[in-house]
Amino acid sequence: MKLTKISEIRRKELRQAAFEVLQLEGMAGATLEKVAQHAGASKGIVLHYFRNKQELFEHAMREANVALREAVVARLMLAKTPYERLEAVIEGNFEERFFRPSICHAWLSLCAEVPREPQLGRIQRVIHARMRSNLMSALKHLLPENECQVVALSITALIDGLWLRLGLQSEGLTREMALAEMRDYLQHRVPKMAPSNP
Amino acid sequence: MKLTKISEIRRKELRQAAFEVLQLEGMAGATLEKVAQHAGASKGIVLHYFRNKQELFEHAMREANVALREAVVARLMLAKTPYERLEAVIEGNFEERFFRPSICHAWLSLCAEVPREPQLGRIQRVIHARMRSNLMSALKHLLPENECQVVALSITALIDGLWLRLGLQSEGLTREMALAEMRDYLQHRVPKMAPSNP
Amino acid sequence: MKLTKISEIRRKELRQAAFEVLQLEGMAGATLEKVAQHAGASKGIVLHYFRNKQELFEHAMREANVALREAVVARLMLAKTPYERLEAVIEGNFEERFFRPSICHAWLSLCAEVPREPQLGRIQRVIHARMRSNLMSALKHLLPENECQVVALSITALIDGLWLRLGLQSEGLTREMALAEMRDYLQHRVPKMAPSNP
Amino acid sequence: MKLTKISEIRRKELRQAAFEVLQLEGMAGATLEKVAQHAGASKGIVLHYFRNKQELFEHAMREANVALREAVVARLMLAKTPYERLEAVIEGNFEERFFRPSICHAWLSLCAEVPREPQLGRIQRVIHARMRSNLMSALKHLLPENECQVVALSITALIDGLWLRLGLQSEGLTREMALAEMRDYLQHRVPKMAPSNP
DNA sequence: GATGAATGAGGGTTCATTCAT
DNA sequence: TATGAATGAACCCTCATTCAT
Repeated sequence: MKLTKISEIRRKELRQAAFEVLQLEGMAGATLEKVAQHAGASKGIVLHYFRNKQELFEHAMREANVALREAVVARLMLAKTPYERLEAVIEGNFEERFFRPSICHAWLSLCAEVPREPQLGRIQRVIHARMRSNLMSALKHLLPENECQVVALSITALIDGLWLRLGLQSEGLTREMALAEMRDYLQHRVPKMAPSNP
Repeated sequence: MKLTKISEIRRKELRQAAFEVLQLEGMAGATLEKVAQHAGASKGIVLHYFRNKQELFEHAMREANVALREAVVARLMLAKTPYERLEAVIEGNFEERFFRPSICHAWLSLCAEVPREPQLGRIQRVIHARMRSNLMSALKHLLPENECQVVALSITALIDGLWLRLGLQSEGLTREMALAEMRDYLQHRVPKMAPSNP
Repeated sequence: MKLTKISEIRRKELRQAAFEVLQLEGMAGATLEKVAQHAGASKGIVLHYFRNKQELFEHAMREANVALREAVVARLMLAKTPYERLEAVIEGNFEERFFRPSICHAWLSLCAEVPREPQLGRIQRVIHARMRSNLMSALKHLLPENECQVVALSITALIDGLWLRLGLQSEGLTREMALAEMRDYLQHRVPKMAPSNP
Repeated sequence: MKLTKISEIRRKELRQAAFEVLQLEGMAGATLEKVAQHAGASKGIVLHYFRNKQELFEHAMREANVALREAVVARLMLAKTPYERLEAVIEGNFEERFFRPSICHAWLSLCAEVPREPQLGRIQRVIHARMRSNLMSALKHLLPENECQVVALSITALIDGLWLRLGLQSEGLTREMALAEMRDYLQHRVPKMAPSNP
């Protein structure tokens, strides 16, 4: 999917610049000036492509989400068993290039705006719904129906909680520790094979 | 611990007002003017009692933390067994008066500032350390030593993840659902009794 | 007078679009972008045909003036007596398609710029001079020479005053009321026939 | 009526500064910076006393109107006969300190904003209503009832038309010429004495 | 001829902070 | 102690204008 028009190229550049500035400065510190500078452009051009700051960061959030989604999808396509699909979702969410303090921090900044920016809220909800749907489609082969919901929510909450901790950089959390946490949970809560139906 | 001096009363009022405004408006929208208004005071007085905005919200965070801590401590004192202490920590963190969207949102706003405000980071780290220590002191009676760390981190991550979700208000999460999640985790991961030492 | 060259057609479109936007948005709100949009063209093209914004609105004013002049001229050509010529001038100025709130408002916006835009001032002066000349050439047959100036100025002031009121849309002024005003004035101030020369 | 609080003094200064800048620069050119400068203050203070630019100029318009009203009222109080009251209204509107090109220009700028600023429109309507009421209360003693409305509107239209012309500074209109116009109108349209009731 | 990318200046507005009273 | 006047910096955003294609 090539971006033919220059406008789409610029828009992508600016979305990415916005997300990068977000990592460094948080939402309050992420001024249009800094985003423009980061993209090597003038301040005016930013609002030439995005109606306002809010729209810019909305697209930045969407872009970051797409990257995350693609990482998960790529792994899902290689997964053969339901359990492997669970692992795919989890490992996609902890890929090295995403699971970094600065990126977690950027997400945190976006999430903090959700209650006052309905657009961001909508994106957030889409992200959660997708994660849940991915988990459910795997879990329903591994657990009795009435447990799937609870376990799915636990997994997403664990992931979010670990991301939050990385964003806060407390306790020197590393990617390996996070993955160990997830594995420990799966091991104790989700059987590797579907229950034999008598 | 009575607040004898009038100045201490004012400070407390302002700390609380700050936290309330944070719930309503997030960090960016929490101006000194609004905090003053919320406390029924003039704008000037806020910086009479706190050196600057940052210091005010630092104290607001500390104050909110104290309330949470006291809720946990009160429950801990009633707990008799290690497992009950685990439950005390968890239930304290999900007490009805704290586990509300607006309050989760306020915490989220504060957390989003942590990477750029060392003082907030310090408070955050204290909170995490206390939670972990509380959990560890209970877990070490219930689990082999090498599993305690992992489980403690899982519990805190779960709690944080559920708070985050409440702050984002996605999926209509309720207090009951959150507690059910926690119980499900404990049930599958932590035995109610200490392992018999052979 | 056909507009042969395509460029002249475009210029005319843009002049008219400019005047229409002026009616809707006033001078401050009349951006080049909106004018272009209104003409179904791109923003760049506007300054391709007009050196700058000022020149565009100068031409818009001229164009609107031409339309008004033609309305008056058409009526003047049908008038046979001096008094009928007076009426022609007046009725031309209150023709239904011109005497509308939005158009009066556009003129008002242009007039407000006159003190700072010499070009607009020049056009304004031409308009006034023509009106005065039209009135004088009729009045000199109906009134003693020394009264003509005063009456001509009264008539133009009345017309302008009524336009202004329509632009402000206060008092629900209608075309009929305005014409009644003018007729009342003429009736009491200007005899229908030339004074008999003894 | 002394302005006790410093805030009221500042507000008055700023209102007047705003009106003065309006005279020099028109509405578009009347930036808050210039108003502040003109009042010898900082830009920030302007919005400390007025919520926004619109509110500032609304108050400026009101202030200018009050001055005009007081001039008329002062003359009205000295008038003994209905005809003198007519003259009072007219002469008040052409007082030397008001009937100046720059002031007419300022009013013109305000009027041009009326269609897009309901607040200004409201003030404008009050001004018109007062003028009309003043005229009517005098005219009803001098003219048959059915003519009063028309004459009152003619007078206000004449006044406005003459002000407009002064604002545009076309034809070298002077105060004396304007007054001569008004006198000429009255002379031919309004009898100096009440009609004798048979 | 026509488009729209790009710039940069400037405006309104918000706010933390300082100060005089 | 308490108020609110005053400042100045910074931000978002708008727009006329220029240019490359």
